[in-house]
Amino acid sequence: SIAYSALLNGLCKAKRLVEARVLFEAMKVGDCKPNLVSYSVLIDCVCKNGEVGEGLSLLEEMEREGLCADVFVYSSLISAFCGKGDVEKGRELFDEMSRKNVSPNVVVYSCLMQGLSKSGRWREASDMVNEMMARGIRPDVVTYTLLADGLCKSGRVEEAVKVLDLMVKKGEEPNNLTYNVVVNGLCMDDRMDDALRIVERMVKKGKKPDLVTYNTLLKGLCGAGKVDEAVNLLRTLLSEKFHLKPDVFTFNNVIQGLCKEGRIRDAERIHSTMVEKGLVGNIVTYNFLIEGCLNAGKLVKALEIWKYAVDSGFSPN
RNA sequence: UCCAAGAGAUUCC
Repeated sequence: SIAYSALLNGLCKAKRLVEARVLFEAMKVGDCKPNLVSYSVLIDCVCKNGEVGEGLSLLEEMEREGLCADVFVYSSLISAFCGKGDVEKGRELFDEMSRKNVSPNVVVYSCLMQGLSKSGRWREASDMVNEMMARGIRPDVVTYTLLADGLCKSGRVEEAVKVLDLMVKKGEEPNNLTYNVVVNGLCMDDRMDDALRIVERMVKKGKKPDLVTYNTLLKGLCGAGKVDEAVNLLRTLLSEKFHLKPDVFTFNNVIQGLCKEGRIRDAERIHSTMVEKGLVGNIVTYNFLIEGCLNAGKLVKALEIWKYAVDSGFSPN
């Protein structure tokens, strides 16, 4: 059953859900019955595939089979419900799990916090941190990153910046994701200078800005009307000796910035560079370009791009 | 007894 579960996990992580289900059914009729981990893997998989209802059915099924769901199973389900904005169902599962004497851990709290933050309920999310500490569960770097992100996205960037100090005081070092969250918050708040100061701070702490950091800064620069600076930064990222490879987000951010200013020719040039680099763009790329053309009154060009996108295999959304 | 499988966070319309 352990080997089967490992294989099941591989299939699930590779998004080969059909084969995963076949394997799971084979386990049921064979000698190696699905165990707790098998159910955990499959539940997580169907949930990530958007089928949370089936996740719940599998939970019932495993209980009928005499298996007790553990904190892994519950965190997959809670994460799925919270992820789609249904915090109430997440809490219900949290209570159900408590009734069954399964103790929550830091991951379960993270899932709930994310759900609360997504619904703009940052105050409840930050209460969660206190609640978990009161229960002897130590917040980790993910907890603080979620807290900072929730605060940023509720327009409380200043408090998010303070989380960086708070967590250090509590013995947790911010990592790249934590810094990126705060940099993004500051960029969205049009505070590029402060965002750059956070980047400096992360470098001082020995963390290397990664592609997400740069993508975030590019978006921030464009949003602050510094599109040319964004283009220059993109050039740096594209240089041979630079250690990171720009991705579709990188290009899209700059393309969006140029399109917003009506600089369609420049946006197209950037798009060409992207294609030369072997990146095909995605539906968002083409939406930016088409929207830019339309706003600039370039209907023919917009249709050309539409056709190009469709011919490249994209379905207009 | 030991060893092996599973869950949470950041950037684009």
